[in-house]
Amino acid sequence: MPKYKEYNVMRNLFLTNTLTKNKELFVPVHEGHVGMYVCGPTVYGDAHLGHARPGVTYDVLFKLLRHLGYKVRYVRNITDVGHLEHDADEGEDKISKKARLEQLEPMEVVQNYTFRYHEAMRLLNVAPPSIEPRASGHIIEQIETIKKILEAGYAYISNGSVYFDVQKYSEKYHYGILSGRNLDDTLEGTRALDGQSDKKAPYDFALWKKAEPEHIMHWPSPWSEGFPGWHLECSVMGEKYLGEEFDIHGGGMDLMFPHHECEIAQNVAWRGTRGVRYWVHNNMITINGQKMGKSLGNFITLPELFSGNHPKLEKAYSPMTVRFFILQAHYRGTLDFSNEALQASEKALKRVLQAYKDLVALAKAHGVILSEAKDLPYGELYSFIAPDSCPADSPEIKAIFDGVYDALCDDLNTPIALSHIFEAVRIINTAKAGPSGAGNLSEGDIKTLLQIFDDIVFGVLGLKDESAGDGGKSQEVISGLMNMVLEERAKAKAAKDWAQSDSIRDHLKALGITVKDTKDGAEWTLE
RNA sequence: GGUGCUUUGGCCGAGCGGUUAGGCACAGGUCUGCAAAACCUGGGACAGCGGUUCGAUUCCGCUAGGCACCUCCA
Repeated sequence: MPKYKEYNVMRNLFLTNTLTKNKELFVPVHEGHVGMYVCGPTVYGDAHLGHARPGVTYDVLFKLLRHLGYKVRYVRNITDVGHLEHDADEGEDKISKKARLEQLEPMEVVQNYTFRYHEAMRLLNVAPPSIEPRASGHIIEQIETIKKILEAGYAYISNGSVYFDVQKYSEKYHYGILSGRNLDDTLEGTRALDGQSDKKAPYDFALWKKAEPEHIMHWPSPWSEGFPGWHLECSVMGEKYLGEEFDIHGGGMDLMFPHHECEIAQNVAWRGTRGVRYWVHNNMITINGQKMGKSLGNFITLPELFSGNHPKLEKAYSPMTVRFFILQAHYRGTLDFSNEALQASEKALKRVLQAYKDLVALAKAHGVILSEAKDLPYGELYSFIAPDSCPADSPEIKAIFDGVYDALCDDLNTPIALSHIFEAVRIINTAKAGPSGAGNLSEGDIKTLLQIFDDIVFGVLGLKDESAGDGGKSQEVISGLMNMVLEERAKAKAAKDWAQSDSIRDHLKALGITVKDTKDGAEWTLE
């Protein structure tokens, strides 16, 4: 296996490249630096569970790359110019339609849903990208690019709109290189939509679209008052912020064709390069085996998921439960939503977080020096010990350490990484129950375990203890009160007054506090 | 119709030509006043039919089911 060791990059990373359909060793264009572009949301409605998948997936990739030592520029766009709709609302874009219905300015809708999207991502502990460009802020760049494509001869003007000439492009290049189809395939199922008579061929796509009178989002251009085609924005903004040739482009599999295919065609037509080295695509979240999506009307929004306010939800699921749920499947496979699956994730996550608390207590009890608090705001680079050195003494723990990194570096295999984490959980629980309180764990073992949690569980996988968030004083008070109550209960128990001790326990249970009696006394957990 | 993917135990979900995925659920045990937690043990799976192979859940073919894209979509 080749070893890529530049710029302190400590592990080889392999990614499945949709362009070649192979798992490839990741080698960046510029040593030590990574440029990554991911298609963000169209902000015309609340983000749903499906949006959480790329959010979390590329967040993990972003954090892993940084953890491995790369300097990463992560660009994720906001589409606020709207796409054409295919039905009766043809010619009117999604955003302006919504605006009309709600009597709002289009930018008001954009602002609102952008904010809500950010909030949902924040709750999911998804770090903000380095740059979050908006399509509406790059109209000029898009117009300039259209000019270049026209000059190159791969586009034509028709009735105020500009279309990409796929036929012409195909004479020299392969339109369909990414999605693995040829022109005939593309033609095969293409519907003859009304009002497309401006195009020379059905598979041509718009670079600039003349706005109909009722269309309220439009900009001046050399061809008409209108708006840019959807595929153009990603080509243009990717190039602007990451250069003509950059490393990674991510997005949902449903965007592979035509969106990403068109991006490649545009890039080749105007800058002579496909523009992207590694195409990474996440699969869909399904519900009853079917893709969850706006157009199918079978989606659950993230706010609904977090509040439990949806007929398909048996209860509310916390953002971290959702994140864990996504992490338990590989990003390239579909993931099926069900209450049962979410609840399984919820319990599993709880077990991991409890093990970490026990580990910290265990480390303190044994005088293992903890690294300074890593309570950094999301998106900050956490400190880390080199992923290629492990201070553990126990071969079992070394195996976990390596297993976790091997899994993550093998095309982001988070489910395997988690399976190793559960091995660590088992070891911690066993050690805790052991006679000395730490079993056979050495200082190096404990440090390694702590590091795995800090760097991987919390750092790269981005999980966190949501209950620990509200901080300081109230926690202190609750803790004091709980000690008092449990002391009373201990007295009752000592007097074998079971009625009293059970009554206290039941009352606490009703408040969401679970009491566990151990041989060292009572423990409690909230919620 | 075209193209591609997929089918794993009660559920979710990895993986691989021969060796335990993991989680949740379930059963038994240890611990315990009871309970919870934890730990130990356990059962059960690779859609069906053929083929390649010393050996296939893993490769190939066929059959059946499911899905995605071809139109906005994460």
